[in-house]
Amino acid sequence: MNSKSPAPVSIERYNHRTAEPKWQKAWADAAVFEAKEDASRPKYYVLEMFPYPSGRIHMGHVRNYTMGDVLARFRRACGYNVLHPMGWDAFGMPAENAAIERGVHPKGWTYSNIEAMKGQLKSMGLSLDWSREIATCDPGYYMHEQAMFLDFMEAGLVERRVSQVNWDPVDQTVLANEQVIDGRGWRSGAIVEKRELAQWFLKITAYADDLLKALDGLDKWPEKVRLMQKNWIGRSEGMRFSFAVEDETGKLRDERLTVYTTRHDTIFGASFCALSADHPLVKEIAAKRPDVEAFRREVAALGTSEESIEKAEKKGVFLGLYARHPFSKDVMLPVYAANFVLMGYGEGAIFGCPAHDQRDLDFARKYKLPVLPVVAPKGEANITIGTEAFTDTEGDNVVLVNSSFLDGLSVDKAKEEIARRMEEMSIGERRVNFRLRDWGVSRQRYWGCPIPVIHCKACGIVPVPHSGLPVQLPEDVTFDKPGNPLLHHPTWRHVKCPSCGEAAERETDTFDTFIDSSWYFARFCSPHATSPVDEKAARYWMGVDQYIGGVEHAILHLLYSRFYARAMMKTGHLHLKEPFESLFTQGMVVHETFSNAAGEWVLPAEAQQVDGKWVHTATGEPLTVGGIEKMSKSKRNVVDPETIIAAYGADTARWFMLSDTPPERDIEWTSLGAEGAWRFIQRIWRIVGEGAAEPGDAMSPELKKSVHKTIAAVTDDLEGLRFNRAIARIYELANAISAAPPPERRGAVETLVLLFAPMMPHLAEECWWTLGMPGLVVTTPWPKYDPALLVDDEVTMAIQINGKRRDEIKVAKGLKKEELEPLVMVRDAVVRSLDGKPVKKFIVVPDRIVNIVCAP
RNA sequence: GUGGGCGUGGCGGAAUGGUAGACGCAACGGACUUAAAAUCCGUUGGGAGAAAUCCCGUGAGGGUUCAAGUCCCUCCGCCCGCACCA
Repeated sequence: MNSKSPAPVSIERYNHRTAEPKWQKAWADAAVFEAKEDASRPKYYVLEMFPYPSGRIHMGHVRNYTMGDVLARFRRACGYNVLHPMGWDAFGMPAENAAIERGVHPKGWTYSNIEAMKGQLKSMGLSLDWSREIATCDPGYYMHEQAMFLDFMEAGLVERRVSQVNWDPVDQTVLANEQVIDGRGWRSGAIVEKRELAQWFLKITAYADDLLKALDGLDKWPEKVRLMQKNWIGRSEGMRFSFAVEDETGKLRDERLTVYTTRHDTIFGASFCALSADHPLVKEIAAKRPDVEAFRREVAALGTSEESIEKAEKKGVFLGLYARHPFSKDVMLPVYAANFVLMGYGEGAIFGCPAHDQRDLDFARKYKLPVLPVVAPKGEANITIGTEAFTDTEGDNVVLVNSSFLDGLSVDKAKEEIARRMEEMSIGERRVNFRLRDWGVSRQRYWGCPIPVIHCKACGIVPVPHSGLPVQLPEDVTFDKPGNPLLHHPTWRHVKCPSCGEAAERETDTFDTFIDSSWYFARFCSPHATSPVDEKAARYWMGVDQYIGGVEHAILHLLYSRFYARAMMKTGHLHLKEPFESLFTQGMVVHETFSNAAGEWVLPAEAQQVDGKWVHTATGEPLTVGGIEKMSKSKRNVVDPETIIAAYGADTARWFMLSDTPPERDIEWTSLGAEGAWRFIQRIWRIVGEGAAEPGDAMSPELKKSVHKTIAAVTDDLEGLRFNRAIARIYELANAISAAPPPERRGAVETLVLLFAPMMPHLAEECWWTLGMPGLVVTTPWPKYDPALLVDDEVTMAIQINGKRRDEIKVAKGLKKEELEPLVMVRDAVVRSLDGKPVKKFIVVPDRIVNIVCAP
């Protein structure tokens, strides 16, 4: 491969079928992608979110991994010691679904999927260090997860408590939110119930403040992701206070009702109290009141997802209780159970102020409760509330009204005053609250990491001793019965208590797969270490310099990983709390949808255009072209990367994925675009063929200039992940080369090859070899540019009259206003446009624009 | 419902508040060819005009500015997340 004799000049087409495997083998033989710690070189850790092994890669993977690969290859060329690993997020529900539906074992299914996908990834020519491959379902991986969980327990980061799950009463199974469709189980169709289960939680809320504050330091993360995390954590400064409650006979209850609010300033506008259906008081009343119990069941049918709860019509049931207003003796607030109050947030109880909260207003209108505005724009003593709540709070322009001693105060001052008084009365205190909830990690499923805990009748919860790790998943399980196979296994869960030695039972729940993906990036530093993370390796490689993945992970995966790094720090497993230095979220791959007359979705590969109309290739029936949507199995608007790579080659697929569309935006896959990329490859091949034939190196000054300008621009664009712009520059350089006479091209062609090499690595190697250049492109340094060649001595400046472009002028660079004015004012177009009107202002933006302001 | 984002020619898109439409695709015209494909050259936001040139134009409407795709306000449309999909 390193032959120095130039290949025979060829006008044949570039053949990816022979070239791509050839160069993939050359890279593998040279082991160029195997990363080794080397303190003498700067490191660069580039990571793409690892895939779930579904069996086949999809276009989203192609896009994600191409971006990471371009960066890895570019940084390597720039002299960095690059770590670019790959692994498998291998636990999860689809393997169990395959087991239930097709009778295959999750392990066999998963590993054969991994093999298939690995082959597909290899055909993409990715510069991955496969020696560091990880599968999270490997006991060699998850044993460390179990060990760290035990350490977390010891560090007080783990809690066991009751929480709610979706329960399918027919299948006798816990359902994931996505398995609940319109309140029914996806397989059984039964109405889903909420059920309470004892579960394990990781105390992410212990770090809520730090996770929030540290967002400021993540300046290489997209602002939108930081904002989303900030809102998700949801820090609020409010008050927790309590009402005295009496029943309909006027009898005072022993227990007060505690609520949480961030709008204590609106206390005089309160017209009701609302409790979560799961509030202890509601449960107590429901035991005696069938209508309340019925309401609880109705709310339970909404499932556990916040979305379904918030979308539901605001409803409630009166509990027959009244809360005494703390400042207005005669005011009694009816107490309801309501479906929009969440037990997991605050106290699970609120007071409703309809005039200034939309949900409260909807509720008040439905139950004909009073709506009294207590905040209004300054100077408007009384505003009318229709169907929209008045929610302005900012500054001194809104003030309290109808609020006794608060009248005239700003919202902030009113809050302060209420807080002071309530504290004085000892009925409440200021309280910072977070929307963020602790992380429930128990899953009632087989295909996950076993939770290393034993339940003993005498000793209670006993952690599995480290010597007992890994707690391995048994392989002899069946899926003929609904529910968790670990629970049905005849022997697995029966063990002796490590503490007292008596008969005890293993925990049969497994971990949420988000745990697996919350530390894999650290494991990649030392994938074969006997501890979870080898400190020396982690100190060299961490943090991830560039993390790339879908924006759909903006909150959960990324927040859990940030928490995990902190928890690992506390237990001595990691030395830094922010794992991802820089984050990039790429857009989705979308495609047209096709459907037939029966409304069935049709694969794009089965659709064909005849006389401008789309028809089914095999049957000829007419097809309807639907919207351009995210590629999905359900809409069948998928294009198989394997087919594309076989037909056009990996470089075509890679080039297409990077061209035109900015990486953070959704890209539409089109066959025309793929062909365009393929044609450009052939064009490069011809340019290189001609360049090889003319080994002269007499670049014209113009071509030399565009070569250096292109190096500068492409370098800058790749550093900023602006792949589409880098590609536009490469097109420009290719055009400039084509326009030059062949004997002047050689040097420019060599640079061109180096510049597109990160994007189309196979083509680059083949071209390099054809040009007779020594070595592999992959080990060739990135080209350098001469800054002196980037500046032009002449510039074209636009001339505007009153902001409208009227003329342009070519002048020496750096002219001052005084030098420009005489040149500009005598120009025909300027004289004509001014039409004798006096000049009011003469504005110059150096080297860019002149704007002459005159009377209109 | 709620949190976040996006919106520019026929299409994908480019544009530190400073010449809107770089670059690519498609289309059209031409060269080459017996012919087609491929390739190469040219044109291409809309409107008026013979031309010079002028008017309009970045989802809609307002505003700030000498100057707005870019900044501010209101609205419309589409997309993503919502804690057990990964």
